[in-house]
Amino acid sequence: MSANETKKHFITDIIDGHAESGRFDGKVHTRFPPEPNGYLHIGHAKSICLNFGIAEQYGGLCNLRFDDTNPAKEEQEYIDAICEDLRWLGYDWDDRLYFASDYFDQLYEMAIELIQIGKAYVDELSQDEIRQYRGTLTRPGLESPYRNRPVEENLALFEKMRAGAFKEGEAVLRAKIDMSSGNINLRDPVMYRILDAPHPRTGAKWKIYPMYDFAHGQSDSIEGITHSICTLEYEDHRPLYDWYLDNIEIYHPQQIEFARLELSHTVLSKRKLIRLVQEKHVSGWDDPRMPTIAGLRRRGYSPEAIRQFCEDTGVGKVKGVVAFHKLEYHIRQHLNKTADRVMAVLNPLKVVIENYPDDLVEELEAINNPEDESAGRRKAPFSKVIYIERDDFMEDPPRKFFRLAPGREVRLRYAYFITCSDVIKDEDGEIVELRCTYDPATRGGAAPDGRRVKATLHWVSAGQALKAEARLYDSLFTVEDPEADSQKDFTDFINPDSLRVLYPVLVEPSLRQAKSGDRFQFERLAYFVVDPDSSPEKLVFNRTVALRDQWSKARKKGGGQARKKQRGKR
RNA sequence: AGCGAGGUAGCUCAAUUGGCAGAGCAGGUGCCUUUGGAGCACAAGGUUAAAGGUUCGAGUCCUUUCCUCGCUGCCA
Repeated sequence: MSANETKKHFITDIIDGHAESGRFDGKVHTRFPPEPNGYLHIGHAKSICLNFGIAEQYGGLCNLRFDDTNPAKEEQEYIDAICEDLRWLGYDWDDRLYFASDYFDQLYEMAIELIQIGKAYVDELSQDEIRQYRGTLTRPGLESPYRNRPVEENLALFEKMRAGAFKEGEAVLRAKIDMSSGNINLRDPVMYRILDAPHPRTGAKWKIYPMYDFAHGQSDSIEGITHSICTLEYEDHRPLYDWYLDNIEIYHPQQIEFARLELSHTVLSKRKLIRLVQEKHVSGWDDPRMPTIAGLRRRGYSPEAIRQFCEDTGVGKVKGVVAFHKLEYHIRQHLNKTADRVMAVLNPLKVVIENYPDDLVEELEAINNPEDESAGRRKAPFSKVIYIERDDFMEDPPRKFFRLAPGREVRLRYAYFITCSDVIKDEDGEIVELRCTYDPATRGGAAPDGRRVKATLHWVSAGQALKAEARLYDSLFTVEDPEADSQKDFTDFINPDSLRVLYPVLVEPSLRQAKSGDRFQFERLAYFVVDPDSSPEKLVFNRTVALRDQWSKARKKGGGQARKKQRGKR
């Protein structure tokens, strides 16, 4: 990981301001507060990096707190998965694992306090009526007829709510603020509602549950959080956050809002992710095409790459969409430095080297990682019959195709120069085999006479290669923004070719011991990771990301040379 | 004009708080070669949303206009 350089942005400016004014005695204490109603995704990663990162940067602490105030949506499975993903990303909260539900008793007392000072009341308007009384964006709301009940009556009714004497929807506790506020969050917001659902942690103890707004600020306060960092949608909630803390008169952290991460070619809302899972567009939350942390992990992404990516995208208040290729850039960057190279042929074409001894198997030395000498070397077996990539041969090559063709000499990586002498086809004219000759003097891949070839091909030896399955993943969506078209559902843009399974592909025998999670570069092709489905009997590799491919880029641009366009004069 | 937030290169962000608008990514051109990868070099990219004002000097301060986003859950 890169050095701990101190990143400056508008949030650190605010924190530095507090340090100067002495508001928090120079302390920095943040928190990451997920609701356990889904899996963490790349957007959360940004918030995680920010909260844990800032704490680390200022020598402070960051808590993990589950915002579990709505038992109707929350599950233990999600709590466990979130903890696992957080650890995998490399963050540690020591013993500072908290739940908003830890504070239900205290929150209840605070609510009673607000009732006692005449700032909260039990409302028995129906949900519909409350909506009507709320007014609209441009029209002020109306006060509830229950708004001015005496304190004693409110106390008694709230106790009845707690005791389960009301059914869901029959009563709520509301803060008495201002029904004509331009900020709708201040139009007597609901503090407590009745929910008849077992809570993953408190079980059946409670019939009433605090709303987010009534729980979050006070939870921050109880934990001694200094800077409560959240996303932009909560800007309008800050006055309410402040109101509760000021009226309950407890320690007051600072809420700060930043623009959450948006990524192209995917969706990040939990509502949509959960649909992808439930409607079986993907195999699960950890499907390698999902933007979840679990999905990215299974896709082969590394924590380092994800953290670098989050760092790179910066922190601001401007909403924007980060291109998916930026994520790919960072994983390539990391894997280039760390992944062992290996030879694998996805689409095999048989090659017989006619002048090579029939039964000889040579062990040729190959470099594991040219970027990292300490990765060492390995042996790759070579013999008379090998396989190369079908794409690496063309019978009638166009101008810029430098790979193998009839009569042409190329290098087999770490092995020999070979020259194609014959092309064998079946009755349909399909190429089934190549005949080549090799130059024994070029062993290891270098020509003593200094002659050069324009291409180096990867290969595997037929007798020793292992059969494996390769899962080639592509973008889950065909468009940059699957949510842009209001006429269509985002699932209409699912890429039908987002997964292609290849079997068998041929990989070099050094991969026999590869374990789930091991990452490799299949030379000249892509980075791959061993999938959890993999077994010694049948290796399974997921393609993380392809290498940048200038040949296919050039090919797409079309013909090429006659295209010296005149460039530039505005 | 309900309230709030925001507009700097194609994208994501900087600009020492009023002092010559810069990076990364993407795109372009070229070099290199035991990965057509990686790497290296170079060039290009801007009326800082617009207009006016203050100032020796404005991306930054003031005024106005335009545009974008969030908010009318007993979700978070």
